[in-house]
Amino acid sequence: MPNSEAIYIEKLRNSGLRPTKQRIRICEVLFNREKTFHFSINELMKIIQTKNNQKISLATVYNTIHTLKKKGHLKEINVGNDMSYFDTNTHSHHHFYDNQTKELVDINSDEVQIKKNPVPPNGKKIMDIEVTFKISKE
Amino acid sequence: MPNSEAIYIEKLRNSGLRPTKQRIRICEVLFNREKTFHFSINELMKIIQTKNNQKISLATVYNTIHTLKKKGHLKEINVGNDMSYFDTNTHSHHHFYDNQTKELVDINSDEVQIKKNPVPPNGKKIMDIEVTFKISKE
DNA sequence: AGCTACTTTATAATCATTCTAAACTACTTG
DNA sequence: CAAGTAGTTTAGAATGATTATAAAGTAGCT
Repeated sequence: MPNSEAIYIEKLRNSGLRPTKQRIRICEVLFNREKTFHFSINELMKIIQTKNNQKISLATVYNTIHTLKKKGHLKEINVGNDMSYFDTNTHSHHHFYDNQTKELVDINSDEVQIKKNPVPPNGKKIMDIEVTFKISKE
Repeated sequence: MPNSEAIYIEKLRNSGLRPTKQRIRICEVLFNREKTFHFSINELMKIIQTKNNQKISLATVYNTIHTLKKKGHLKEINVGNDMSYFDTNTHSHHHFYDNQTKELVDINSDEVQIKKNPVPPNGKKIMDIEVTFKISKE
């Protein structure tokens, strides 16, 4: 196994979270992967239920994902306004979003370059730039 | 009056929509303005109710806004995932979004320039580019 | 071993949005 | 103009994602 429980326990501890069974299990689903992972809570629930380990309640999944997001281990992506998507890739990067298939694809940050940034309103600072390329069948 | 009912009636007719009292009233709220207008359905409802004309039902407002969007008279903006925002500016342009105040501000399209576009996945075409600059207090 | 604060859980509650089916109305045709 | 029909509006119910609640469970400390 490339990533053992120990790593997630550390990760959780570093964020001031108790490494409970449930959190460790969720971390495994999220982070024990080759590629970065995009998901909705609903999709994540299904995966967790399939990996027939013990059931984790919906509320716990919501809590854990939001906590991980707050601690900077996940990024929330705003796309359709029906539900939230999350991304294990927390580095600055952008997305293709296919409105038909509702699929989200990462774009390497070096594939997009913004030449000119707007000046933010008075007293405000730009915290993040999110570019979404809406795509559809040719 | 800079924009009379007649204009909205034409606008609706051109989109194949019957110019009903309700639709005309909604068009007045949306388009009879100096600046472009950003709104959530909730905010729009409040404005309509305040302009004490006869009440328009929530379902009608949803229907009308979605129809206007489908016909290209409004743009939907994806920002927080809690609710939809719409914009009467349908030209290509971008936004500041203040996560604290939940305010949305237009950015003139000439204030942002994207130097390098990513190559879309096979068989797909880029239909739209949406850039959101998340801002907060300095 | 026992305490305390943090977690999990099932369930109920909330909130935006969509659906439904009945009443209504714009427009066409005779 | 009368009447039909297809498009609209409406109130209220239904849905679905998310959040709140409050009781039971657990981690980590002493």
